[in-house]
Amino acid sequence: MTATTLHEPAHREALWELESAFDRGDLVTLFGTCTVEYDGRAASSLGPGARLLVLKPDGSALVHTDEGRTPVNWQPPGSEHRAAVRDGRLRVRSVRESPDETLDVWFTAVDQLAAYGVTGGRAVEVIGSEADLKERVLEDPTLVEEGFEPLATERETDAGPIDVFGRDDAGRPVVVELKRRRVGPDAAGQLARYVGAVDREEPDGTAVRGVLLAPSITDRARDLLADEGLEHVAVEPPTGADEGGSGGDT
Amino acid sequence: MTATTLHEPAHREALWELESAFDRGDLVTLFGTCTVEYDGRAASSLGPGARLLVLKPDGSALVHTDEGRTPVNWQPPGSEHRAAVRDGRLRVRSVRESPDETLDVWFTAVDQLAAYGVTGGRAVEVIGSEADLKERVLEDPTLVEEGFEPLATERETDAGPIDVFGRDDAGRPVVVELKRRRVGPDAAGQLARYVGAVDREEPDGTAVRGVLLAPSITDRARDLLADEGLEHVAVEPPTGADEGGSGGDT
DNA sequence: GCTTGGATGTCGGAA
DNA sequence: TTCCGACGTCCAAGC
Repeated sequence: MTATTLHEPAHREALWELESAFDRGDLVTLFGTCTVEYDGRAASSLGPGARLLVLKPDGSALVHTDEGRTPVNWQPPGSEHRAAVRDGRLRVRSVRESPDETLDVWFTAVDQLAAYGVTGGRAVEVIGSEADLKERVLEDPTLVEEGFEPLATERETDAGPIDVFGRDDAGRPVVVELKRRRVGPDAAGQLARYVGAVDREEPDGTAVRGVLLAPSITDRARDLLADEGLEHVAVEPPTGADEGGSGGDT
Repeated sequence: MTATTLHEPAHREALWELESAFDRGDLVTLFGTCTVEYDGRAASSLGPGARLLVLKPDGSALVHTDEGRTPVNWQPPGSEHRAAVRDGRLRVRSVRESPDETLDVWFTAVDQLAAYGVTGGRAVEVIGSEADLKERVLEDPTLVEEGFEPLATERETDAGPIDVFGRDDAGRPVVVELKRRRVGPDAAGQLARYVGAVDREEPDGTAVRGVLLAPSITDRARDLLADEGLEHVAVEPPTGADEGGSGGDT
């Protein structure tokens, strides 16, 4: 695997290496002292400091400080990286269009530049998403309640697709909204919109029930559900220890 | 500035350097072939491939592939990094509690390890946030409508804080929800909840108006507003070119 | 391209 | 700590 490294390169050296790394489609990291300017959906300015700049061949750019999971500045995939020397500083610019956004990283000093030849590995597989919760409900509808019969998933309504639609043992339509973790007012509102939409679609006076299936619920959300005549049903939160199930083709 | 680099280190070498880098509070990057296992709020598994691992002294861990702004796996700040050699592989483990989460990165080969001595630089300042929009409205209430009089910001209700609360020229209470960009159904629902809360608080039959102040609105959201008897008022979206304004104390 | 809703969202503020 | 909403959210899927 290719890994080119420059220690404390002069700006010109860094520039040449950057340009060839961009050509090769390498993943590049730059560590050094820099300021950062962003202008686009918002605008921001970042004073001088030591930071790690990551430039990906897909156009992503990340500026990381020594703190935080989130980059302090960035550019999304699809951007284009360029480098130049201006005013005695190394400027790395990442630009994208629609929306027009520009990220400029101005290095006064580069401590290290590394270029890595990368080829994509396998994709990540995540367990415990909302999709997994849906599987569980379809396999065991009593998670919603005894006698619940699922009829459709992603059933379309005016308000958007319903996670699981079915009927209870009395034949009443039930809208089930799934959430993989503790829910707040937004989820209650979402369920209310779906129930309202189905209500309008079935104007024969049939009462439509709404069930929010989630591990737990905040007080405010509970009040909202009560106001709307909707229900919360607790479900075991997804644990990583969950079996993915046999026959799990993608 | 300190920048230690190891090229294709043996696992033991990498291990020693990692441990001293953790002690020094360095920012560490590792590039090499690895698999990744995560278990916590969800669980995930990532097959072998070339990736960049970033370990921050605040406990953050990021696993980046050659694509995407978002790390393929990560651990938030507050986690603890440890390294070990097991089964002929280098294991970098990052653990946090509440919630219990573990990230394991198993390197079969390390191409490069770098440790950087970092001290935080100046903070970033972002222009064009929702707070800026609120400033604009307070400076020029006619953005909402002619005769609108702001009375309070962040006014508390059962449903949460209202961005701007005021009265129209007829003395009717107005709930204003601000959004810095195009809004969807969620924002309409949010406004509806606030208006409902104020309605209940003022049970003297006064009609409470609700205004969603945003650059634009989706069709579905518009329908929702109409159903609820609420209004959308268009406002110029914030541009990065906006003047921060004089007297801008924090 | 726009819209919609999920996410191991993350982050910050307030109670 | 939990709750709540903003975010340059990012991201994929559907249209």
